[in-house]
Amino acid sequence: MIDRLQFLLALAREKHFGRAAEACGVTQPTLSAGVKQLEENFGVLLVNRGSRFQGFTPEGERVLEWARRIVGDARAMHEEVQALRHGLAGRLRLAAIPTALAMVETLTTPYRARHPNVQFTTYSRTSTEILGLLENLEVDAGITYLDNEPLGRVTAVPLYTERYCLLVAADAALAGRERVTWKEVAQVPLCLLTPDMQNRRIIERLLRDTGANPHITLESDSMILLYSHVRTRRWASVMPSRLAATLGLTDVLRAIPITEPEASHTIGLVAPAREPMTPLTAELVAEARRVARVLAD
Amino acid sequence: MIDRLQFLLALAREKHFGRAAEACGVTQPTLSAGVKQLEENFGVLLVNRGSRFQGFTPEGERVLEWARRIVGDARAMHEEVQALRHGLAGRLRLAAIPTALAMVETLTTPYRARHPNVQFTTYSRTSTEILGLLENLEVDAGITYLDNEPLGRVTAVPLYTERYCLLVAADAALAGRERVTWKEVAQVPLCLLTPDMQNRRIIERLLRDTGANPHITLESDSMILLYSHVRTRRWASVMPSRLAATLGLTDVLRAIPITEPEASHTIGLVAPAREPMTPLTAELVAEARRVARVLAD
DNA sequence: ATTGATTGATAGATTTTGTCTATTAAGGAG
DNA sequence: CTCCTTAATAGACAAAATCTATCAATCAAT
Repeated sequence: MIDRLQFLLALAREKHFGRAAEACGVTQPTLSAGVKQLEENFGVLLVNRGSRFQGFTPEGERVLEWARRIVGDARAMHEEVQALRHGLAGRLRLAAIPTALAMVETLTTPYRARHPNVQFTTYSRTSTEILGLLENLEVDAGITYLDNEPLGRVTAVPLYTERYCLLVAADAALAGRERVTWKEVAQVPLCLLTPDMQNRRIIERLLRDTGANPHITLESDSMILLYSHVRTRRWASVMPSRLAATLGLTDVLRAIPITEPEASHTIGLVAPAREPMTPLTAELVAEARRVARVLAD
Repeated sequence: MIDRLQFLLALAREKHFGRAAEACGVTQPTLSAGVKQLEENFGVLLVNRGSRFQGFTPEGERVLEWARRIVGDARAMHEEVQALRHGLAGRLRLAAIPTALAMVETLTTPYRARHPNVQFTTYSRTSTEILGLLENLEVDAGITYLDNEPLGRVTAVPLYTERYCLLVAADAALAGRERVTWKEVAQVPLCLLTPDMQNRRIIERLLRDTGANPHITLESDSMILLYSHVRTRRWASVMPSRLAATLGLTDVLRAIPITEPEASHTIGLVAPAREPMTPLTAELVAEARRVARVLAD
């Protein structure tokens, strides 16, 4: 039964019988049969199909919701029993927005100190992707914006507030300033994330709101690429202050706070709102609350 | 997987491999193998066994807790999909304390008017048994005391307040009185429920608190037996006023409120605290809230 | 101690279920 | 119209679940 429900979850995220089957490690006929068997159990069609996957029926959507819960609980049960046996152990899967990647360490380092047998996998994803991954139990927790898009059924722990600064070489035009305005920043050619990233959209919105037409000379979905460019001192960027400091960019470049308006966004940990949480996730949430106290401005 | 968890639930309530197997409709070796398979999955012994069942290990207790949840969710899922298909249909299993049996009708009658395809099974049980049945998902809801024993993880809806009166024939000694005291009642030979019932314990406590030694001439766990005796007018009893009225006893006998102290206890509907509830149970809770408004003193 | 009854584990046979490969049917795109 | 993608179907095979029968351990009563 539970494996059938997992088939259904895979189908929901892959929207394709073949790929869903592959994701489950079975062949396509097996997955088809599994779904069909669920449908026979319920006496209701769950999936609309022509010659291809066409989404779920209303009943299918409901079953899907239950499947998420039941499969999640089954995993949590397993994890909890293992924790009773060997202490906290296993793999914690995280997803973080690129601008938060550098601060994941502030969670994982103390976590690992407490629980040396826990391993981590961290994905760099957009904020909307993170919510999708959480929804489908593909990650245990995410680090993303808490105050923008609707979060859905999650537990959220605010971690820190993102404020923005302009990063320029010491010999650049604005380098001497104590603070700059978004209008001034809009005149500088910048390295930024790609437009599918919320951070980029936030910054671009702030720039455009001044009436200017910003020059995004270079964009990437990879922070390391932006970092390596900016570090040469030949490129400028706008980054969250904390991120620039963590990366050591403030040693090499001038980091000038941007005002008018003074924009800020809250970044935090989000985990599926399930009661009880898996032991690994519960411990991560606890760690996040501790870290939040340390980071508090 | 889910059927294995059901094996475990059966074992928890039967405390006996053979009977648990029978309850699940499988043979004893099958159930044994199922439990063993769970144990191999988790890599941990779940059940302590010598040559007989000796309870669960700590890990077993945890798995049991999850099993209740997961099995409950699986049933709720099924019920919900069926409700989408055929409207609300199925069987609602209730358990009520004997003194509340006569008022179950005030819930089931309007429920059935709204949802003609729902069937009912009602068990007469003690208040502690009811909590056990709820815990193990053997009933969907119970009707019992809300203000005495700890209820556990349940949703409770108060329905009415139980107040006590003395039922005697019109020619009996106290029959002319507007009210009587517990001390006076303690002198009258009574028909009451058996001592495993909370109602009996409540009444006996009130009688003994006066310093008297009450005469319980006849006791039974069956309300219908008490009813048939009391109706002859040759026996007296103490009952909740509302119950006596519902049974029509107040037409035949004098029902005299008992004071000093004026004792009262709240009776209500209890359902497992799960989110979301099964559609049938959710509707019952809604009905209970409506009925409570009507019954409100 | 010995016996009988109870309880759960084990062995082996049988049936059921699940999964795979290969193929077919149905749409959609060019 | 033809090609390509996608999911369903058929048939073979393997894995599993479950059953019957039996055994071993324990406990109680003699």
